[in-house]
Amino acid sequence: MSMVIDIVFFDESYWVVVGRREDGVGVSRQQAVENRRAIVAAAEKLFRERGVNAVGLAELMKTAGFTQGGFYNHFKSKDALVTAVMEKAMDEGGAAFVSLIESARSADADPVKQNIQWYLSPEHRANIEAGCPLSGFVGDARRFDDVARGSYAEGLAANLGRFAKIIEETEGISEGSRRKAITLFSQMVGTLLLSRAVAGVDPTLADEILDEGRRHLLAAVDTQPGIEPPARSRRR
Amino acid sequence: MSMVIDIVFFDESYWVVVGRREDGVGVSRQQAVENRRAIVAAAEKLFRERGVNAVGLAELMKTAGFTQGGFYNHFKSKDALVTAVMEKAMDEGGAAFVSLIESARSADADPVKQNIQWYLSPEHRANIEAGCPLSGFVGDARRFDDVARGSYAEGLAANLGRFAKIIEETEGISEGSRRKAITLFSQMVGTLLLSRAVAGVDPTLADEILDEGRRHLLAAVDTQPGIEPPARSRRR
DNA sequence: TGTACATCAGTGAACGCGCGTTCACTGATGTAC
DNA sequence: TGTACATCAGTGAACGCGCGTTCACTGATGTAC
Repeated sequence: MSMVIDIVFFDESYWVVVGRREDGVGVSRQQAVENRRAIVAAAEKLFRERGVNAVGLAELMKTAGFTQGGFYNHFKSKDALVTAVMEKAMDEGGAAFVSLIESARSADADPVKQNIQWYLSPEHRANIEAGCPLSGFVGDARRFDDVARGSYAEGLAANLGRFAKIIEETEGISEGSRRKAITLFSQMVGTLLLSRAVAGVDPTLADEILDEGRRHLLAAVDTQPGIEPPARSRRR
Repeated sequence: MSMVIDIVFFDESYWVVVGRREDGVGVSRQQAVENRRAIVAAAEKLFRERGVNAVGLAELMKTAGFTQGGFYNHFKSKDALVTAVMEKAMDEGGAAFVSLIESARSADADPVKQNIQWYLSPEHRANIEAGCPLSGFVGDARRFDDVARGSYAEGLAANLGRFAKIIEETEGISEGSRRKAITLFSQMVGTLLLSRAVAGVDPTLADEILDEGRRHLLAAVDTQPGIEPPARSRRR
């Protein structure tokens, strides 16, 4: 037999290797798993950009490098794909958060402030395809079916837990860390969403919102009532 | 001729009178304007609940009390309807804000706090059809066409301006009111959206987010750095 | 290790359906005189 | 005020199209012996 290796690029930092038989049939079990991954990856990108309803399965499968009919070898319906996309997005979002925090720590920077800096950067605002799924899907989540909405809620709960733990460790506080995580994260999401909503049509307003939110949040990390000074930061 | 008066109820507090000829033709110019209003009202409700793409024109026209073909007597395309919906939503959202502020003032309450109380109430969270359009459409606005996105951005800019003015008047400050309006409103939107996104599947988490955001924001009105004590509130 | 056969991830055409949009038609409204 | 006619907001059927889903088919992979 002979194989064809396709590298499907979504953009320069986001790609998937798709291997298939030249005649298109009889791929290995392992390759089938990879191909499924490629479909989910393409779907996540398209769903975030344009919304689930605006993306057809024919276009999706073509983007992922396959023909339309193969979809139902991997998913029992489009809803099942939405669920798979949510699960993947939440897993990867969690992993990205952990890795950002770790790299901030090893650079001896304040992880909470680093997180805010990244979250409210123009880069994150522009990169809806691979940015935080909690803000990427927050407007659509309500309209997904129960299973996908469950994944979203679990992802949010997990993220708030992780964020609270980081705040606790960074600032040396034992109380109020969850409350602080909720209020900080809510404002991060609101700022990013409002800025994104007008970025295409009123960039000045979009930047003002993003900059003001970032400034305010970085200050709030230190000054928010009931919060002691950071335990590990340069302020000691 | 004889007229039939239909009262189309969207819910008990939201309805439109639709008058039409019994035989369905030859309505007056004035009635045509009313009928157009009914179509936009039905569209706004359906678009907010389910998203623009998930609502077909046949269903929409039926909901508004008409047959499918009449749509194009009022709008040149579905996109044009989306634009009309955005303009209406932004106008009414602005009017609702002004009236809430005025009634707070005449009750000698702090208008900024009253606004936060209403915005982050379970009632507003549940009432996406007639709630604040800036949070209702924030996730979808990015995907609308240029004109509708322009309406959204104008509505946001106007709202921030109004909010800043109220903050200025209420708290007797001359500087930083716009910055405060932006940061308060961003957190209001973020809190409402996150709470809404999980309300159907994890009500406990949804309530925690809403309650915590409200508590934090009400405190922030008084304590946020650089803000003097209220000029017109009971604290004087 | 070799043979026989079931499995299953592909292909690509086809299905019915609902979409946005167009059309011919209707007849009271609105206007001109 | 009355008559003649153009206007236009309705109706309801039809258009082509793309949707999600199904299907028959293919043949290497994977398994049983």
